[in-house]
Amino acid sequence: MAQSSTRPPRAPLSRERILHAAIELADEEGIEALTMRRLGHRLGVEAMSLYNHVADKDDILDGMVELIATEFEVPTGAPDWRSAIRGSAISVHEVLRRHPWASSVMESRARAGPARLRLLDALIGILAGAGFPMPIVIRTLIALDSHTYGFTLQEQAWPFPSDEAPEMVAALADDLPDDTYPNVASMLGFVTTIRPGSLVDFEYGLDLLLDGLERRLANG
Amino acid sequence: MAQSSTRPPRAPLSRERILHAAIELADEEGIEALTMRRLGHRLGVEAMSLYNHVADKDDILDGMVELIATEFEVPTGAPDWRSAIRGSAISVHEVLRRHPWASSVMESRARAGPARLRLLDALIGILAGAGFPMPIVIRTLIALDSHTYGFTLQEQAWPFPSDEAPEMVAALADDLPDDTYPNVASMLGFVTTIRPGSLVDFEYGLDLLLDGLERRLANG
DNA sequence: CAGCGTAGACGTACAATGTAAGTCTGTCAA
DNA sequence: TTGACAGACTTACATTGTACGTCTACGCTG
Repeated sequence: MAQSSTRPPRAPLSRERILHAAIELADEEGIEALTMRRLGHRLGVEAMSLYNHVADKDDILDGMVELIATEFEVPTGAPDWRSAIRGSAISVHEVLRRHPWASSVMESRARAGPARLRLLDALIGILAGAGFPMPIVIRTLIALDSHTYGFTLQEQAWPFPSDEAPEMVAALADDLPDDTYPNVASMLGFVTTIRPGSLVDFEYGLDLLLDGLERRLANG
Repeated sequence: MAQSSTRPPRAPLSRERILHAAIELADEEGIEALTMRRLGHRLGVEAMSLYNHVADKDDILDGMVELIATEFEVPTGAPDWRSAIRGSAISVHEVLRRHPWASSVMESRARAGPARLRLLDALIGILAGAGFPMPIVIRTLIALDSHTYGFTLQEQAWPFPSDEAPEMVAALADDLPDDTYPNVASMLGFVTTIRPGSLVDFEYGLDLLLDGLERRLANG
């Protein structure tokens, strides 16, 4: 009975809480900061206690990806296939931007959970309904995903972290042996003259793809 | 003098040899097998000896990427901008396929070495010469890279390692709660009927992008 | 020729990681 | 009251990158 007063309130650990904490941790400090010990610490618990609720670290990563995937917007009631696809891709890109670790982790994890399947199912339905034959539907979805994930990964590896571009571009330009790469040099020169970030434009490539698709649909 | 006979032929280590061995190792056993100890072992040397020739493991990864990048084909003398860009993208994709670790490593390393700069310089020249204004040139190159790297990454994370697709697709289909994702189910059903791998088609998305580009150039 | 500086190898050691295996403890049913 | 069990903790180990110190043979200098 003496001990009952010293008992700290037992933490009600659970898979859900672990996954949410893991996402928070990865969002705030990067995916490389997500270690079992730090994750446990954040939950007021030792690392090994986590294993009572998740199988291993891979299981945590899978769970995180699945949770993130529920943020993807599944297109419903868009006026036409093009705006449905377009909106969906933009939504995925925005989610991936909110969770910078997500694109690379998702890319390395082949098996899709319910959330991704739901989106995939909707997209197949939209494209098939628009008249695309199944082989084209598949290739198209692969191409769209390539652009979405590839773009986001590039965006994150970008040397300039969003706003402070001018100085960094100038630094890059200084490093460059000018005469050897004249076109790169003039490109960097151009970049310094414009608003930072305005060139990193997800929708540009997306619209190129959609234009190409539209043309193929028109030509049968 | 008794010792001189026991002296083993001293290994002539060098940065070059280390990088080539690292690429071999990563090609054969995957990037996660590339550890300093294993790399040293392959060269008949202790791990720490490598540090006499490279700064650290990151330096090795940078060097590997740069070496791989020399395999990229720089377009010269193509009849028109479209085939030049197309050939270049295809060449990059093929190199990345030969070195499965390369796409993810390259993606995580922002600073480009001479080999990548040379290619970039040529591509800028080609697009600018074709009449694209600089902002479009930049966005276009980003979109092309997104497709190239994004596609290759997906291709590698693919559940079916190239040829033995049918069984794996069937297994996937069995796992699937059929009525919940009818479109995914019918897509999988379709996939089993065709030659494996024929849907994983880098050039499909590439041509979509190029079609879109061509149209933009025509419409000013 | 003697000696000695240095390049480049080796060996040891440490901190951080994931996780296997065992232990302790509070709660609830019988 | 007891005793089973869920779920926490503790300990321990292999693997990683790499800091730091040592050893040895080669080539230059006196």
